Amino acid sequence: MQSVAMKVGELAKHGNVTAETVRHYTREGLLAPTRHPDNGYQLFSTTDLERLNFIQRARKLGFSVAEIRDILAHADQGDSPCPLVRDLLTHRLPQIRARIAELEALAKRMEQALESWQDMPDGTPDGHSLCRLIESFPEEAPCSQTTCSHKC
Amino acid sequence: MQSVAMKVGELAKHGNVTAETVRHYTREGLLAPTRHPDNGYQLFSTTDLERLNFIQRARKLGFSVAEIRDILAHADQGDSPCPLVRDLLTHRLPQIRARIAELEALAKRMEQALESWQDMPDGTPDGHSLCRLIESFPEEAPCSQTTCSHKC
DNA sequence: GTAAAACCTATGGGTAACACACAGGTCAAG
DNA sequence: CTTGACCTGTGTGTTACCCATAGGTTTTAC
Repeated sequence: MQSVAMKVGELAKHGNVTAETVRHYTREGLLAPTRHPDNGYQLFSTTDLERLNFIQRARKLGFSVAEIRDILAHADQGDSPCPLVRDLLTHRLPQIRARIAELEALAKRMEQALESWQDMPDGTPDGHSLCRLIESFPEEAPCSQTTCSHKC
Repeated sequence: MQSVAMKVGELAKHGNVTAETVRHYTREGLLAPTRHPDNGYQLFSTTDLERLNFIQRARKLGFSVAEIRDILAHADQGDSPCPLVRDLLTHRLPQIRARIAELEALAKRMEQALESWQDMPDGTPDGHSLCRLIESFPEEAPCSQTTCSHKC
């Protein structure tokens, strides 16, 4: 007979995450452990382990914890979460692509800057210039969206 | 004679950012406005506007607000921040490249998932499956670093 | 048999770069 | 003199956890 009830650390080990992560998912409502009547420890079943593995897969697909909570809630109610899943992924993908494009533009700016700085002196800041390296960098780019937004 | 002292909103307009952003930079020590003796309003000079433009350029190059604060502090002490600037950028660039690679791997996983789901039915969750779409996705990938880290 | 190591609990704070809401003071215009 | 637009400070929310604290529990070693 296998262990049928795991404590936080045990579930964490089996799921290859930290105990903190397990607690986090529990706080966020993705896992719902029972309690040991004597000491109040959280008890997880093998179903919870499957759930944890599911969460890991979903995270790897780019779903947020909140989205996974919704997906699991659907499934728990007997509804198929699959349409939701398809929908979320379809909407997320172009955002990821946009983020990649942003970062690539950033990397290009950084490379171009480093390159053009090769033959520039370091210079001491005077009243008008703080660091000519940075000040030599073009400003423009009217769309403030495409700069360094941290949105994904 | 040009306006020589601007309020938060005015500086924000000239710098093409929100007033909140100006306040944020001020809180973080990147800007040091004087105060109107009568009403306590923050007063910014044209030097602050140059500083704000400098910040915008640096942000576009991928520097964090904290890094820019350090750069500005160096410059304010008369030291050339340029070596620091070169150093920061040189270290940041490979991180950005790594982040791009991560996101591209994610995008590929998403595309592959959507593609392979084309001909899968939606199915209702039973005792063992929550959403076969996600569960059909391979787990492995022993390196937990390369999954969906949000580090940049 | 007991003491230390290892684990559990709950709570609260930190991360990055702002956005937003609130309560109240200030100022220009009608 | 009352709007409306702006200012002030403070505090909260975002994301997915990580870490610290203080104290209870369980396991292990001597």
